[in-house]
Amino acid sequence: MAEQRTPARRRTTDGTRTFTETARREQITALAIELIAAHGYAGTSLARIAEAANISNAAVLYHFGSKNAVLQSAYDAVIGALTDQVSAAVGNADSSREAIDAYVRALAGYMTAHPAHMRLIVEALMTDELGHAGDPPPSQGASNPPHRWELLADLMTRAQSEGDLRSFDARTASIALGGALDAILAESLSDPDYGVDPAVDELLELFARATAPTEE
Amino acid sequence: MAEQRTPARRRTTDGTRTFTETARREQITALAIELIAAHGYAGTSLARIAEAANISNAAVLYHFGSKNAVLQSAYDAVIGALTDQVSAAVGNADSSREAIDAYVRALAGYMTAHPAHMRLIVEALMTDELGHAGDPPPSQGASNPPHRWELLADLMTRAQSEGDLRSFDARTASIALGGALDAILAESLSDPDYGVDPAVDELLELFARATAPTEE
DNA sequence: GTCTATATGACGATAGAC
DNA sequence: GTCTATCGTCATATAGAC
Repeated sequence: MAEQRTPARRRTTDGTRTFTETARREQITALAIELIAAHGYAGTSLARIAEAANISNAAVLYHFGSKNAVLQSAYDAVIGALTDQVSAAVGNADSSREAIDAYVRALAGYMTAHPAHMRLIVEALMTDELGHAGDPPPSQGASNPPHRWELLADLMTRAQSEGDLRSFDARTASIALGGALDAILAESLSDPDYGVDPAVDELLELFARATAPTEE
Repeated sequence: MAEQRTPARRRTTDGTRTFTETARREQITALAIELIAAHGYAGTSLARIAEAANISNAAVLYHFGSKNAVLQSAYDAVIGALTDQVSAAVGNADSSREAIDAYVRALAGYMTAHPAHMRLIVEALMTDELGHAGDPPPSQGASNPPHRWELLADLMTRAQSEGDLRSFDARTASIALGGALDAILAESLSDPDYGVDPAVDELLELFARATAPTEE
C-alpha cells in the first residue's frame, strides 16, 4: 500500500539536466504557495497549479509524484525560510529577556514581509494542529513540533532564572504571547490599515508590564 | 442567479406535521456540528451527514435545500448559543472592568463545555475571516461582524474612562487578549491535560498587571 | 521531458417512483 | 416524506503517444 512509485526521480545519467528540473520544481513550489495563500489548502487543485504554471495537469505530476508532494514542498519552503530568520534573530540577542522581544519582532517581520507565507502557515496549522485527525489530510509528515511556542517558553523560563522576569507559568504566558501575536497578524491581513509595527510595540509593552520583576 | 428554489418549505396544510420536520432539522444540524468539528468544513460531505443520520443523501437535501444550508444551520446554532451565554455574562457584570473578566471567562467556559462547537467556530473563522475571499466558500452570509473583538475593545475603552484601566490602545489590547485566549483554548484541544481554568486565571492576572492604572 | 487522452471516483444536486 | 437512480462536474492520477 505504501511504495510511492518513485516520485519525480528522473535524475539524468548525464550531468547537467538537473538544472531545469530544479528550476521547474521551484517555480511550481512558488506558485503553489501563492495559490494556497489565495484559495486555501482545499481550494488548491492540481489543475489550478498547472494553469498558473502554464503547463498541463500531468506535467505537474511528473515533477512531483502527487498533489500532496506539491503542497508538502510549499509548506517546507515556507517553514524553512521562517525558521532560519527567526532563529537567527534569537541567536543574535544578548540575553534571554531580549531574545523574547527579538523572537516576536522577527516573527512579525517575516509575516508582514511575506503575507502569502503567513496565509499558508495559518492554513497548515489549522488543518492539522487543531482537529480532524486522520481524514483526507495533506499530512505534513508526522514530525511536526509538538508545541508551537516551546522555544518561547524556554526563553521565558531562562529569563526568569536570570532574574529578568518575575515568576509566572511560562507555558501559559508563551501560549498567550504567541496567540496574541497571531491575532495581531491576522488582523493585519483583514485590515491592511492596521499597523503591525505599533501593535507589536504595544504588545511587547503590555508583556513587559505583565512580567516585570517586582522592584524592591 | 439567486432564487433559492424554496429550501425545505414543505409546510403542511394541516397543523401538526411541522413537529417531525423540526426534529429532523435539529437532528441533522446537531450531527453536522459534530462532523464539522471532527473532519473540518471541507471534509464534511452530504454523504457523511446522511450516513450519520441513517438516512439517504437525498433526504438531507429534502430538509435543507443545499449542503451550504446545512452548514449554515450548524454555524447559526453554535453562534447563537455562544452569543447568548457570553452576552448574559457581560450583562451581569457590575462594571466595565469586571465585564472584561466575565467576557473572557464566559467564552472559555462555553468553549470547554462544548469542544465540538469550538472546533466549528475555529473552522468557520479560518475559512472566511482570514483570506480566500470569493472562491468555493460556505459563505456564512455577508453580515458577519467586521471585527471579532469589538465588544472587548468597547469594554476596555469604557473601563479606561472610568479610571479602572491605564491608558493604552484598546484595539490592540483587545485583539491581543482575545488571541491569547484563543491560543489557550486551542492548546487545550491538542493537549487534554492542559487545564483551561488555571490558564485563564493566569491570563487575566497578566492582563491585570499589564493594564493596571498607575498608582500614585 | 511534456503532452493528449483517459480511468476512476467523490462530490452536490435533481427527477421521479413509492 | 423518504427512497432509488442518475446526471454533470470536478478531483487526482495513470498510460502511452510524441
